[in-house]
Amino acid sequence: MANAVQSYHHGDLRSALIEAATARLSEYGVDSLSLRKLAEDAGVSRTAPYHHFKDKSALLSAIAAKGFSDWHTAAKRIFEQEDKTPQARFREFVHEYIGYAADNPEMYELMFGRTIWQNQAATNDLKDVAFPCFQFQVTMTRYWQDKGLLPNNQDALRLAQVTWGTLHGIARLLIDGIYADSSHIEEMCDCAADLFMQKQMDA
Amino acid sequence: MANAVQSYHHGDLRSALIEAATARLSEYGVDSLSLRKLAEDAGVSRTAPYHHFKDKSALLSAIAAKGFSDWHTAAKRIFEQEDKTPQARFREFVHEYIGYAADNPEMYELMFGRTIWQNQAATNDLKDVAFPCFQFQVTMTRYWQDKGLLPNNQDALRLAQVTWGTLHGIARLLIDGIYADSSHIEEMCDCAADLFMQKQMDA
DNA sequence: AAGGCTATGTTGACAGTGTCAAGATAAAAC
DNA sequence: GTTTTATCTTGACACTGTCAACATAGCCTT
Repeated sequence: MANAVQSYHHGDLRSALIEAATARLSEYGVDSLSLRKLAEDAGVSRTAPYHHFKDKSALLSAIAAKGFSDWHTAAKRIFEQEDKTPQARFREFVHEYIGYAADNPEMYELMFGRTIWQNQAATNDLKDVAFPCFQFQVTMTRYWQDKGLLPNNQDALRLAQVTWGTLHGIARLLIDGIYADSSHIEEMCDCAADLFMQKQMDA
Repeated sequence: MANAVQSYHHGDLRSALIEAATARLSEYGVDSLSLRKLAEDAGVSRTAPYHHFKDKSALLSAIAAKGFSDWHTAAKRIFEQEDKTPQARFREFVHEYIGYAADNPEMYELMFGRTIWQNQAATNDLKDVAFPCFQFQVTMTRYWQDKGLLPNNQDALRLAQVTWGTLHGIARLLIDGIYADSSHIEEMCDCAADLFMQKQMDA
């Protein structure tokens, strides 16, 4: 980036675009993300990006794909800590999920927002990374059901949809500025975790 | 609308804009909502709307305000059915909430999405209608706690945030196209309701 | 009733946006 | 060394929100 020599061919424009876009995304949000600005930042003309991405949506998908990959790794790390009880890991997962969203609001918005998913705009590349990530949520749910943490009388898929829905909903209400006061995030996480595990803890 | 005579002054442009925008919103989504098109539809020049709304965001806020007002009314109607048990009303509320979102996805997106709430873009008029609507969620939660439907060992505000978060999250995952298969909505609603009431039902 | 104020409407203009088409250049393949 | 292919360029189009300056018409006051 620093020693970029001005030549006709950029060399690795694709990576440069993704990198610049990711940086700009975190700082200014997805709305202020324009292909033209990105191209200019990369020292390239307006339409150059079109040789690497079908359209703007494809660029966004590529960024989101990286996000899913990272999150999947993080989730697995939490889930597979063998030195902690399943209960502790569950609680930690809830906190980490909301924490990730709160710390990377624009990335979260991109990954789980309509921009990408609506109108079948999602790339196949994106789906290949995102679906296993969604699937992992079901896997974890089934495990927690087996361990007696979550109710066993519910279909795992259904239950996963609801628990994930809860985390997603809280995350979005925080990110989108409806829960303006973000000072009670931890309490909300604990409340959610308690709610899911209530019967099991009392029994 | 039909007998609109072409005169210099429209007569009731404000209402006409809101009406046209609401219709266009439901059909084509918030993204394809442009002030210029709306103005054209109303038979008026591009900048005429600016005499009735500070900017585009203000128009959207006005539309959302109507949505909140309507939803608040609907919620109260469900909550105050005295011929049904609190439990039945709770379950019905869950279904109605998700149902409203699924039936009016673009309106829901507008009401509870970042477009309006981020960056303090929300009008005071909007807040005046929306906040009581949010508050009502807490009121209901407290009532259901009193009736022993929801756990009593949780702070009402916190619990309201989590239960609403769940509904919101499911709604958004459906609307945004992540839960692509919307054929199991009712089951998801029941699963969520069961989850919240699990201890109380067993006890 | 005459004049002025104000609400509301108009055109013109500017700075943006995504994206297509057609041509230029360099690197890679034959 | 020539041809193909990947990459990058400029030009253009149709949009967008919004500001400034001007025009019209209805209302309010005198």
